[in-house]
Amino acid sequence: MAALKYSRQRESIKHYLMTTREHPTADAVYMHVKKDFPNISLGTVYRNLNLLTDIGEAIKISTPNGGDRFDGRIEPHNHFLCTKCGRLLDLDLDMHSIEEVNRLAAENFDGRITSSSTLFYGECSDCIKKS
Amino acid sequence: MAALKYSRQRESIKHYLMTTREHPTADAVYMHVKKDFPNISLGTVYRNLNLLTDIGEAIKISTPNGGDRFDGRIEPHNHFLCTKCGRLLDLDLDMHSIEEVNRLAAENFDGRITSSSTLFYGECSDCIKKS
DNA sequence: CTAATTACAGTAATCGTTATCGTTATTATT
DNA sequence: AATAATAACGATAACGATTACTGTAATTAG
Repeated sequence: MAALKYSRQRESIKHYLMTTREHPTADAVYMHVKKDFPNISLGTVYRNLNLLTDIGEAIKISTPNGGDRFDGRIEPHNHFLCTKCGRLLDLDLDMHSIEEVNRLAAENFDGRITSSSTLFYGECSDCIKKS
Repeated sequence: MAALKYSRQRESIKHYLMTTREHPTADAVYMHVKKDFPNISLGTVYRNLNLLTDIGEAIKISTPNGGDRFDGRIEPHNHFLCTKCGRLLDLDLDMHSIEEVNRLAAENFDGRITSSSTLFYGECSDCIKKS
């Protein structure tokens, strides 16, 4: 039940997620779509971000500090968190590597592994330059 | 400055983290140490968990749902989150594999990678049995 | 075109976590 | 061992992120 019904707000949120290279927080998404929908509610943003995540059209990324980040790139990939400036960046391993990691993990694990996500830590190039 | 001063509460928290195989939330740690320190405060638990994390004697793990988890195992290792029951389990890859993943990642990434943590998703053996 | 239902905006509530503050425990000094 | 200095405590308030509620508006079905 509960058929999905079109909404311009959700479309706008999805479009932003799919076109930005940032990994925005819910609040950052809110700020952005506010330009097109000046009186959109933050609750609407959260509801739709979770909805998109549930139906597999977005990904939610949790990091050790700050709120969750959202990503419109749904194919398996990894992320890098700069421990200096806090920026979250994409970090791509080729598909074969990801599958290989999952396979290695499955070897000694008693359960079914369907996916994985690696979070790398370190210093981004910008922060290295500054120091 | 701010020399670290011994406290029985912190010792108890650390001992629990080091002996349990669970990956407890702050609240779960609180419930446990309450047995020995009936009027310990939740704030004290948080303060010490963060302190232990800061000085490298514990690890904080963020997952897409619920609060952060804490782990007294500080050597690099990975985790598995069961998407059915929500349990967080250890998942060990041998050290060589972890280093290999970091090396592969560094190859095409413009920055310095110091560590990584992979979160695997799937169904744990208990949940597979039940279905 | 009307009815049914989902989504909305606005707001209150909740949850996890951090900060504040006066008191207690630990450590350093005499 | 007594005292002084200071870090840690317990209690509670404050906070930020997220979710739940409610009456209204938009979308879809008949």
